[in-house]
Amino acid sequence: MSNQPTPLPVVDLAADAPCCPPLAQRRVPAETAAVLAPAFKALGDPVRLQLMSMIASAEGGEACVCDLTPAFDLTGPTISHHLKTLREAGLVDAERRGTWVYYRARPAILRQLAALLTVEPAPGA
Amino acid sequence: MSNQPTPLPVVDLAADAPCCPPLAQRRVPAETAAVLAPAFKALGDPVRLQLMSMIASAEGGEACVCDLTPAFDLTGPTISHHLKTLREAGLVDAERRGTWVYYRARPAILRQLAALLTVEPAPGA
DNA sequence: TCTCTGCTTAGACGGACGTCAAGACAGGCT
DNA sequence: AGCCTGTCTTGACGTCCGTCTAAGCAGAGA
Repeated sequence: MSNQPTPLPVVDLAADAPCCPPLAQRRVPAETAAVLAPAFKALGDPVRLQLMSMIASAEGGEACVCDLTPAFDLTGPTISHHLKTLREAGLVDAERRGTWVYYRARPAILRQLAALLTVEPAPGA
Repeated sequence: MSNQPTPLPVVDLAADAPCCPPLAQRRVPAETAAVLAPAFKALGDPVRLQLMSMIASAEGGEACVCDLTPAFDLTGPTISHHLKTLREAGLVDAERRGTWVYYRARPAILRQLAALLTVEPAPGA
């Protein structure tokens, strides 16, 4: 398990989906929904949303688990579980360097999700 | 219960949150995460994601339940349940006109979610 | 090699979720 | 009024989710 650079069979969302048009422009097909819904689901937890933000906004683009864990009133395994969820959703990437494990965001899928939610600039107000 | 124009005590997300900066720019505070995570969670189901898209992309900005239900291999109550979830997440608004019930999207919160997921245009490729 | 620290995995438990069948309510038509 | 159509609510059931404790694995240092 340790001889591969990417230890998990993470779904490669960013490369698979055809970089969908806005949700409000044309109806999202079932296949696209099935692929992207898990990403939204992964962001649908307050802890994971904060984790995602901490990772994406970290200096150097990566955050150490040792910095993430003490920011919550949760046990280490619970944080690890949430990080695994983000990993399996294709939102983050993990890399072990020496003692510590670093997580970094995948901007491509974030862009994809943002594009999907894009709507016309102003309603009228 | 039937003497009010808005039958449900829907959370007014769009008006409450301070229209947050991008997730990758500064760390999302716990309160913001607690408010916005349910919206992502509501979109974290393939059926609801398609429903949201069908409503948001409908002509006139609104869609009838009678048009939404036959698009899925699910029973009416199940679709109704999903629509209720979207309603309670503040993503859509419902209005009864005669026999049919029409749903319309709330662009404000969609914009808010899209803004939160916004990242720098291109990484380098 | 031994031990210590950091992170993940395994197993368990309570609660929430997705689905359905059956019943209730609202509005239109005869 | 009475019926019919369309939608929502209720109650139930099986599954998944979030959390914990306990145990396992990987690296670093003595």
